[in-house]
Amino acid sequence: MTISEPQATREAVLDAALAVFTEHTYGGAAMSVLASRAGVAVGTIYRHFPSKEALGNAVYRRWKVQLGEHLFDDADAGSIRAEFGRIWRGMLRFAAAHPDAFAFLELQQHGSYLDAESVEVTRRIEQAGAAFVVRGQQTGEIRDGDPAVLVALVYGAFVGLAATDRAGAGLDEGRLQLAEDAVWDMLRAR
Amino acid sequence: MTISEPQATREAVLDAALAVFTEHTYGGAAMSVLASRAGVAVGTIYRHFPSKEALGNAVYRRWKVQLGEHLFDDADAGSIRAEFGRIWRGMLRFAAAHPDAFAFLELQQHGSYLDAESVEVTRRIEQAGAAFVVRGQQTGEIRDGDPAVLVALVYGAFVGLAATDRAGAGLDEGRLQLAEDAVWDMLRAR
Amino acid sequence: MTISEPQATREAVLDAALAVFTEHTYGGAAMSVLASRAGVAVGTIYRHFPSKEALGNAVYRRWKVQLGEHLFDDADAGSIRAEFGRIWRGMLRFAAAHPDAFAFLELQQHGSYLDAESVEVTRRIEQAGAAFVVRGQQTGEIRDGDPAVLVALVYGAFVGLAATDRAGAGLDEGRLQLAEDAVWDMLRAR
Amino acid sequence: MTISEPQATREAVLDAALAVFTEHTYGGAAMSVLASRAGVAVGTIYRHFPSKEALGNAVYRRWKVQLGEHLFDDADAGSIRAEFGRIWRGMLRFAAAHPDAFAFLELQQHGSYLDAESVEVTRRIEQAGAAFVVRGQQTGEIRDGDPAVLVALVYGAFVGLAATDRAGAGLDEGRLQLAEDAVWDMLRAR
DNA sequence: AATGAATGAGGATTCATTCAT
DNA sequence: CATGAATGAATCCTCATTCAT
Repeated sequence: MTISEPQATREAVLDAALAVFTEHTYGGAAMSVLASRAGVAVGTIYRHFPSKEALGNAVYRRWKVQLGEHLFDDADAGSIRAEFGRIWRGMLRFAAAHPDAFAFLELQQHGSYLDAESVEVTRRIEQAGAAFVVRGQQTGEIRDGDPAVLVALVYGAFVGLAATDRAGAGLDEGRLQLAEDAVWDMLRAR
Repeated sequence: MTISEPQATREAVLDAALAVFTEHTYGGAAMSVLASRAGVAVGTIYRHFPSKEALGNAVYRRWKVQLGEHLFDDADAGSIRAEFGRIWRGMLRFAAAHPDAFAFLELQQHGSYLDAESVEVTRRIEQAGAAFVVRGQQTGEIRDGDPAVLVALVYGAFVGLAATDRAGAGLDEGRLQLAEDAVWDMLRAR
Repeated sequence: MTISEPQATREAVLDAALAVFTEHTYGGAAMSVLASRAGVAVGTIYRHFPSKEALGNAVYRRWKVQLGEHLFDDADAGSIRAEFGRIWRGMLRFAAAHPDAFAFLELQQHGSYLDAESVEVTRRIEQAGAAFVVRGQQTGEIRDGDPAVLVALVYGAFVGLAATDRAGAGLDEGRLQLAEDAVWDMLRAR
Repeated sequence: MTISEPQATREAVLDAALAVFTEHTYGGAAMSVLASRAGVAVGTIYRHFPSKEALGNAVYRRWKVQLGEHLFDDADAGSIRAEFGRIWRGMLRFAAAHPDAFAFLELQQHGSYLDAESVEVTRRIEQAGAAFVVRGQQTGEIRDGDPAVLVALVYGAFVGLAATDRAGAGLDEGRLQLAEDAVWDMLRAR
């Protein structure tokens, strides 16, 4: 019943990796820097992850999955508009609670080191988004057309908004409301 | 009637740099790969650009400026909606004509190697976008609220759309019309 | 009872550096040559010294300090002439025991890579020499005049002598006695 | 009967080479820097000297020969002491008139790029010095012993003095007289 | 499990030299 | 004769990975 030390080390490495990758880019982050940030020796990292690439993928998946859970976890309650609000504010909450993680996910989106499983995680989220759009189209609340395009537009808009925020422009309540309204108008029928 | 050699070499290097940076990331691109792609020796690159960083900035600026010219060059003719259409299709034309360049600009947006002048070029384009939004707000055609937020949403949406396209999903006429209509609905008043 | 490894590696690198710097000049010595001479990989050198410059300074200081200890370590016993003999033969012993080190010190005397601390080490030795001269001037055994000039003449003469030796001319007992006598006559009053 | 342009270019290159070699070291001096200092193109240097090494040797010989002429040119007039004075002040005049050249000669003394002819020039000067010493020994004015050793001591002392001067300590009339007297006492019999 | 010294391939950059103009 | 763009081998340094302790 001892504290699971190895698990704790693994967590420490993942946390340090997120911070260092976000700060220096995956390619620009040295394992030694990462190790000292995690408070372990370089060799120790290799006990938990077979390579830098594997570590990068582990970080990516860990957070991409969490982002997905933030968006589509609970049952659909109420109207499509209400559901959109929940999704949108879920993204907002995630980006606010884990700005490093969100920035990392965007920056590494096209990281050449991402493996099939990581890509799959990404695809699942996009599909969940598309499923929501299709549902809305069936009720007539969301405009017709390729759901993938609409998902791309909405997610892109959100990323643009988050980038603005990261760049220093504070996002107050008014701006957040403006954004949500505008994006919903992009999505909704009519 | 020969082409001025040094200038031609410089162009070849800039072209190769765009291709290789887009393919491998700025950080992941080796100067030697870049050189052989350009058909010159490594040393030759350094006769034209003092460092990899300078080369990266030159590529960034060259295309960011061109993107800007695609968007806001000609006089504003007609309604705000028409102007929006021109800007949107300008982005579309640019992304279609120079997909590498567009991808590079997005990926390197936050490249830590970008210098003050490169950042300034970016800022100027964003300001031109904001100016357009303000004009539309004054005529009542564009919804009220912080222009920077609206610009971020629109540009983000476009980037998302372009990423989808790059990922393999073809963008036919219908999808393009859908995107333009949806984004305009995000922007317009009411 | 094993020898502490890292320390041993450090020593091996310092020794190899002295040999290679002396043979090829600081500027002309490639780190790769130095590494193989030390029997380690290039990267290993950089675990012990942050840069070639730092290594050069470490070698310089290591030996300059030793030279200083050879000259001025023990208490002054007997006359000024006896003390001069001790200093002179101290230099001789040092140059004979560590010909590489002595040659290196001379050649790199004005190395532009020497940092403040290295220059300080040099200055301390010159000051010890000047202090000896002043003492001799106070007892009337050494000629009057700027001690710095006299130190420069004596040390210069010694360097010239050592260079002759290195050039191949053997220095037998007779020649050494001649040199010591001559240099003392340069120094002494009257 | 035109002005011999090529000769003038050659001179300009030799002058620039002296300056740049002294400032940056033979090894540290780039041909391109040298070229722009001389006001010619890099390629032009190679019309006059087959390689950097040849240029280095040309500079070395040009000045070493001049130094020799400063020392031993005119007929021996008067006593050995007077002749010593002439030689010593000849060195002084040379070092004062061409400090760059003197520094260069010392620094490059052991330059591995010096070829046989350059070494021969050096040897001739040392021999002239030895011949003077022998003459003095025959008249009983200079102490007995290996002339090479005495020449090394005297020349070494002079180099030490010049180094002191270059290091910033001004050499006024008093100091110069002190040095000459002291060095003569090193040389003279008794 | 953890450590951290050692490795060496690989990267950015320099520079003597060549040669077409 | 002069030019200077081009070359590519060589340099310093970094960093993912291994392995003896």
